[in-house]
Amino acid sequence: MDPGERRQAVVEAVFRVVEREGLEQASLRNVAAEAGLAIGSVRHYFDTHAELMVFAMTEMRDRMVSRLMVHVERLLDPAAAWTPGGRREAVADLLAEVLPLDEARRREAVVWLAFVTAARTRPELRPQADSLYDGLLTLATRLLEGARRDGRLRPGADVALEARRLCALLDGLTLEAVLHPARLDAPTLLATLRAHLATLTTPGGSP
Amino acid sequence: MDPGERRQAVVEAVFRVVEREGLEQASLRNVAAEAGLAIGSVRHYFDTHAELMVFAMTEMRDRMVSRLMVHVERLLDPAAAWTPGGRREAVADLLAEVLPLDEARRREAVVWLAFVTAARTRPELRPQADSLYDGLLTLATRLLEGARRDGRLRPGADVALEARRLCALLDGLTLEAVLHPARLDAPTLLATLRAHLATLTTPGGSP
DNA sequence: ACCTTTATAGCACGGCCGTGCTACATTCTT
DNA sequence: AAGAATGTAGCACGGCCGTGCTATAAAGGT
Repeated sequence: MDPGERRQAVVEAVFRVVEREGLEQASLRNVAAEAGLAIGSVRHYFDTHAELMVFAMTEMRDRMVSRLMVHVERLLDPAAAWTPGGRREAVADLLAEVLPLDEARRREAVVWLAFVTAARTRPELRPQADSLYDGLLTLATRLLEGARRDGRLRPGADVALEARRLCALLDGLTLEAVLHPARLDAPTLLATLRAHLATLTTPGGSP
Repeated sequence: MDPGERRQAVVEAVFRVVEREGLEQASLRNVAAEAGLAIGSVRHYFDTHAELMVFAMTEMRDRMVSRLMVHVERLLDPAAAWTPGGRREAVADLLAEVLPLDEARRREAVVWLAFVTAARTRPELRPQADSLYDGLLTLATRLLEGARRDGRLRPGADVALEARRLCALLDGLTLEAVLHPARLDAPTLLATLRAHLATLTTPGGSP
């Protein structure tokens, strides 16, 4: 098996353990068992436990980023002829991609929350945690700047402040959906995001 | 020393360890050392480690609730003659109490985040976690209903949806302030909350 | 005075942890 | 075919963990 694939398989095992039992249970032993490998085999690909955790968190971040990039590139495509309403929809779809709207994204959000909270007391994870927050903040800022350029942004809005407010809403919704899935289902999440975006933009229809 | 005080002192030690090194380091040994006690002494007051954690989380919740209750009772005081603008301010102050605006509240928020995320995989902590979320949600709902009664709420607003949106913003701001204190200082937190409240209410001045 | 209850302290066991190290098998290179 | 490199597996050590249990001291009630 390709070394890269093995590492991916181990990381998948990490994600499953974290989702099922929490990050503190993601020991080398538990991860190896979950991956169907011996503990020594895992250590052949990752020298230390910390290295495995950093790699897993980086992988989680990369997957989130690349998922968002698909939407971003669609928005930046110069060949696409966007109507104002279409752009509005595309931005909403992009931001909805951050929310745990299906089981796959919910699992990713669980892992995200576990790692970023762990990063508070684990220096080796801090760079990834900061990168995740900074990435979301600059994405929100860019989107709002674009909206302002196109006249879709509500006049008088402070872009920097609104970007932070949007990030807080997304992070808060994700946190609550992860911790209280029975109280925040997918339609509710989406409706909340759309209501927020409606207050940010000029009153404009969908067309 | 009074048994109640001893338990409080141990809980304080738990909070300090959690803040400094994370919940996973809050072992009986570490907590006892932090409290200046022998491990057996701690166990005299708390039979098991799980019992100590549940008690500490309950204590954290009770403190948050009682801090908010001061503001709530002030709002409900029938003897107080409220101007619309005064109510607006009082509600903003109440909600600001949730945010980690000073060192004391930041420490409490760190502990909050540690416990509610841990509750996802620890059944014995779930009741407290759910109670915290439900409490905040019903508080937000009541406040918005009150605002609607007084005509301070923006017409056409969906109270249930706006309550959820407000909770998400508060939780998101708290999460981000805990994880990225350098990027979200107290004035920024306050400005974000006030901007959100401004979009929720009718355009009304401070008087 | 005595005795029961409460408080404080610590030992010892089994269990899980990360990791240094070695052993064996497989694959690749030459 | 021989040897090097790589993958897989597991043992063993020291460390921290929760907890059952015992020992000693202090307090309180009678």
